[in-house]
Amino acid sequence: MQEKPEISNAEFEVLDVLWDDHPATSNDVVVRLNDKKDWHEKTVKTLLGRLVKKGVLGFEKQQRQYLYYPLIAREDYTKKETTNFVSRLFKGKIAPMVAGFANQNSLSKQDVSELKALIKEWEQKND
Amino acid sequence: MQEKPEISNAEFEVLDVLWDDHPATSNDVVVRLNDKKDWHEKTVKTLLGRLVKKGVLGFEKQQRQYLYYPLIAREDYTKKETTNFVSRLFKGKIAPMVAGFANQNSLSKQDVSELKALIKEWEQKND
DNA sequence: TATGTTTGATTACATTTGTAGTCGATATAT
DNA sequence: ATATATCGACTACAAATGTAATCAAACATA
Repeated sequence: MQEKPEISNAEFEVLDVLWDDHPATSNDVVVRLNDKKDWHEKTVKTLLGRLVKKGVLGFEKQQRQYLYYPLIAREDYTKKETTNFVSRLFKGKIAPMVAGFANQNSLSKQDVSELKALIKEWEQKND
Repeated sequence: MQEKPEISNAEFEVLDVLWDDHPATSNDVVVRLNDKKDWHEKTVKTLLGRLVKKGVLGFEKQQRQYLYYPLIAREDYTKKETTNFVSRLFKGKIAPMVAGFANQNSLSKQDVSELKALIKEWEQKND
């Protein structure tokens, strides 16, 4: 039905805490967001509602409250967004993006070994 | 002055062609965008104006027309956006983002060799 | 039971964004 | 010189977004 569930920045934050742990009541979400964001409870409720309307969240009633949960997987979302991002900003080429990142942030030894592992895996698959 | 020049998607397209080649008149931009986008000339002009107001573009008058040019470098912008993106979607870890990308798109042999080159460079610098 | 509390639903409202249209001044063509 | 095309400035306007407040129903409390 919904083609592209456009998720706004604020909505994303809400979705993010639900990805971390769900189902959760709106209040759970409010509480967990308090760490990161300084949002009014009403604001969070609004965002939850919008995400439901967009088909991004589902819920079940538990007595009078709702238990919310994501309808889309974090991995699916991040993969799609990443493809999009790389295509828009880097003409679809991943290496320049990594280069820019590495040049702006410091790569940890672990980052590098993870990247090497990825490459090794790729090479085993394609040769 | 302007803290974070929030650049919208549509605005980005305009900025993008100016990064490719500048300075350029509004009409140059309109023409070059015709390939990609199906935007009315007036729309493009509006976007140019908004980018100027946001401090993202500058211009010089050439007789009656303006010659626009970017005030921020593509590299600076993409680096910042990338850091942001990776931090939001991947808790700041680059490897998972590359993994997701690789898993969604096909990495070319060249992508891989570029990544390897990056890593080699990193290793030479940090050991 | 009367009252305050909590929940989701609905409404609010300024700002940003997408997507142009109008206007006044200038440049160009006849 | 006059009509017209063009340019940037300003205006328009609906949808999305950020950020809540209000309202009605259900609960909990005194």
